Amino acid sequence: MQPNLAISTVIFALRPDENGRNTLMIPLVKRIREPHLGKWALPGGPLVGNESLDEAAARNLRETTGLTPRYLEQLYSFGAPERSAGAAAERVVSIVYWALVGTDEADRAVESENVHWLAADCLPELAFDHNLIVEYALWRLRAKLNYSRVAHGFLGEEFTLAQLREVYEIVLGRPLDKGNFRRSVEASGAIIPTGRVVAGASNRPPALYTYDKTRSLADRGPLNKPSDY
Amino acid sequence: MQPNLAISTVIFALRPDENGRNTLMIPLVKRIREPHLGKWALPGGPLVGNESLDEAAARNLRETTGLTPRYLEQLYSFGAPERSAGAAAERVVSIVYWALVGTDEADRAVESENVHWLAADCLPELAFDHNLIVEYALWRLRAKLNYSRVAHGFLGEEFTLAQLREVYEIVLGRPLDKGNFRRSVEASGAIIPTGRVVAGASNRPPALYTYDKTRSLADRGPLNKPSDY
DNA sequence: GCAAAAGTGTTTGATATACACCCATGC
DNA sequence: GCATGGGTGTATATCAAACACTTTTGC
Repeated sequence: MQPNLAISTVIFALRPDENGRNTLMIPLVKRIREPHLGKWALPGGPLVGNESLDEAAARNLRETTGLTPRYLEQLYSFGAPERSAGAAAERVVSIVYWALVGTDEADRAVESENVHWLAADCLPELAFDHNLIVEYALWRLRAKLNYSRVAHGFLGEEFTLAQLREVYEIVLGRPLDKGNFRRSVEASGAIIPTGRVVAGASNRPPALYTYDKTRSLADRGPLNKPSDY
Repeated sequence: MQPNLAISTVIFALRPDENGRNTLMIPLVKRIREPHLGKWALPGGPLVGNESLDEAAARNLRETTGLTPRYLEQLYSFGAPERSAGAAAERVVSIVYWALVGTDEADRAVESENVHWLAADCLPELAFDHNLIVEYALWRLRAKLNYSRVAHGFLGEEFTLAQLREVYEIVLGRPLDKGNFRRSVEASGAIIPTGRVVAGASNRPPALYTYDKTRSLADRGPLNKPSDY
């Protein structure tokens, strides 16, 4: 008796909350059947067809939320026998991904009675073991901010250093020194000045940057080579 | 049509090679049926029964090699549709673990015509995508040496600093400064002096250490809580 | 000029590295 | 004593953090 295989994704985006403050948020789907009917859950679905796991995650993400991620990475596989329990439900093993989408993209997302964005750091009780999964995804995201360029996944093509710093501050939950931040990002070679600036504000116009699109956002060692999962 | 689910494990141990030099080695199993008949493959098997993924990995490891790991961690899940190909074989999704066993334990391992230890850094062509998997496991092991205590997984209860340093040198493949190594390990609080020393050699007797068994070998964030996978 | 945010400079402490030196043991 | 590896000390470079300062814009 083989367990069922499903793919789910923890999707992160920065969006304004009810007070207008940018917050780290996650789109969740309301359960419309037992078990855990009515609770919020991670978007996901069964693994079918002839696609790779990455492709399956991307497709599922698109179909359930309408979003296209700027970054997508496998998180972990969860398969404790109790996790899908409740009654004598069949066992489900979930291969979970995490993704980043830009704020612009997140605004285009479907939001309905059954799909909703919730703040990542104060979630209600979710279905199954999804609270643990989100916690772990958050932990990984925060760790990865410090040794990779994943932060760019939250931003558009062009951005100012203040915007990039805001991403770090929101995700890490603490203020960062302006000067030191600039230096460390510049030293890492993660950003390229475009030469353009943002005019209009009543202060010195900030310079715009891009990131090097020929380099991937995170070093995943031997898994970097695409199509090898 | 659901894909089949399997669990495999990349097992590392330090063992003397044919020249007597301690080397990072992996036990592999010879394929006794198609596809990839005759090639070496990672030990593994289907996921059955009512156990968690971790338990399944540990059990499978025991049954195929007779080994009990000192460290065991999920590595990644591989599910590219081509990976199990060859003919019109059914698709297999593998949840892969990696494990460390002590040298003493490795010596007790079953070694037969069909189970063999091979040096991790010069493997022949393995079955399926197992070369990629081993490469990735190696990458993870090397990365993790630097920010966790997993190295203790290779050693017994008591060890000298020279033995611990040897583990690092073999895995990383480069010599480390004696003095600096001692300082950094001591500063991290990873080791506890037992008060005992190793007498008998024609030099100053080295002190013996243990590691703190109440702390896990690697910080895995929210996944640290056991039984939550 | 003033407010505001961009951008630069400087000082300090911690950590990594290289390398020289002393210590305890068996022979 | 001498060889051998264990163990300690010290100088230097590199990096992170804290914080003061200058620059450019709109009003």
